[in-house]
Amino acid sequence: MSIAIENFVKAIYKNDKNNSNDTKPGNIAKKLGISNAAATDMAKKLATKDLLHYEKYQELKLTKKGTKMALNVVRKHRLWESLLFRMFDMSLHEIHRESELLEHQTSDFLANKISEYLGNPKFDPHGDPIPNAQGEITTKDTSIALSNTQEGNTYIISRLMSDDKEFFDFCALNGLKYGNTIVVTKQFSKNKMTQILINNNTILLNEDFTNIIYVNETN
Amino acid sequence: MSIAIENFVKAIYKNDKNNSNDTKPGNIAKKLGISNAAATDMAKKLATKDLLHYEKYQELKLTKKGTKMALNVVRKHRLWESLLFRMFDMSLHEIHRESELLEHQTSDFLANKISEYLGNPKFDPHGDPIPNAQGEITTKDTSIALSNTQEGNTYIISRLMSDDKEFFDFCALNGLKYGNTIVVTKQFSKNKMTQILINNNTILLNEDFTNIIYVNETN
DNA sequence: AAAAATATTTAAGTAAGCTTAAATTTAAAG
DNA sequence: CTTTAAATTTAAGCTTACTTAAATATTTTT
Ligand SMILES: [Mn+2]
Ligand SMILES: [Mn+2]
Ligand SMILES: [Mn+2]
Ligand SMILES: [Mn+2]
Repeated sequence: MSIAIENFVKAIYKNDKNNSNDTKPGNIAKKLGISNAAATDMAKKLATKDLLHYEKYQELKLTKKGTKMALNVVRKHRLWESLLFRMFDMSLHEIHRESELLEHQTSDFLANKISEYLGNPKFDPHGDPIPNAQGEITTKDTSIALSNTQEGNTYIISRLMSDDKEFFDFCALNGLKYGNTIVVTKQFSKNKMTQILINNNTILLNEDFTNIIYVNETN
Repeated sequence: MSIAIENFVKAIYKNDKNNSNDTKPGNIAKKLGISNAAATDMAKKLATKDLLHYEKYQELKLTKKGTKMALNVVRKHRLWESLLFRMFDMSLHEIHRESELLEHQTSDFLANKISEYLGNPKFDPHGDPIPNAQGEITTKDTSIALSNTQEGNTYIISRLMSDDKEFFDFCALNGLKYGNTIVVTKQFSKNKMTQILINNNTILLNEDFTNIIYVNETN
């Protein structure tokens, strides 16, 4: 399958997972940087290939086959991120940028070699789960968004769900890193902001950030 | 530039290097598995982009810009081959196959990271030189084809110039490997065959093979 | 040097993956 | 409930990278 198709099914898959906005052509178009018309065309074409279900004006739904393809691409993306992160001195933003391209030129054979070399990791450097060779995600995600945490509790950062360089730069600057510990010192629920303590620094995050930073409670 | 264009200029570059057949659209078409008409079309298009000189019925000649692009792709190809060969248990044929794709999705930034990690190697696992970041090949090639060697002399294998799985399988089976030592026991010049001694085995090679196995004299 | 074979070029056409503009449908506001 | 706004779809058209078939040029053979 082509790069355009792989990116398309992946975008649908990820949009579904985040249940942010509904999975209609317009939203997928926005993510991929193409026109709404192009997204509609593509959706219709992929329906004939049994990769998704398409009904006029309705949400796009991946078929089993489409989901499998998306997970296969996601697996390769996250394996590359893991490899590049371990081997070279590259930032979260950089490994994502390179992996976005490499994911489409990677045989299953090579993906398995990478996985094996890394000890078949279950998570990538962002904390995102890596599907196995069968396209299954076997880990159970117990983490919650920082926006849903309890004042006074202590948490461990489990995922930074973003592709954005500015966000990663901010995280790097403030010690917001996979595995690090934070204390939620205050929830300003009305203004949707969260105050946290990390590395002895107090910082205030708005919901743009607290919705994409995921954490786990400490036992 | 597109994958098609990168593969095209690379094919011209490599055809020139091997000075086997002349660099006309038909021969390039054969290497790329496309029609002659497609190759002519592409050649004309690349001429408008100042990547090569095109004159009807004449040989294709890369411009400086075209050569630079080809060398940039070759660099990425050979760096990937070097990395995959070192890290994973992959054969010469396998690393070539994967690198043929990865070479087109690799930023200069990542290529430099790979190079640095490997200690800026000057040769890939086939013995082919790796252009530097400026697109220059600084090493001088003193090796000669096995077909041009002297009876009775001892040589060290320096290059296996092929992409072919069967050839590599044959090499692996018979110890024909970069850096290994051989003795040329007999040259059958009339029949264009060469008898060599390697690992205490005597084997007879025809010109298909003696033209792509390169060696250096032992001091 | 002419005929035959081969290679190259031109011409016409296709599929993928886009675009913009107009038409249609759905969702939101008043 | 009606009007307005927003999203989706359709229509028409473009570029890239190919194809096959026919025309033309070059090379080889006789
Ligand atoms: Mn990523
Ligand atoms: Mn991608
Ligand atoms: Mn190679
Ligand atoms: Mn290639």
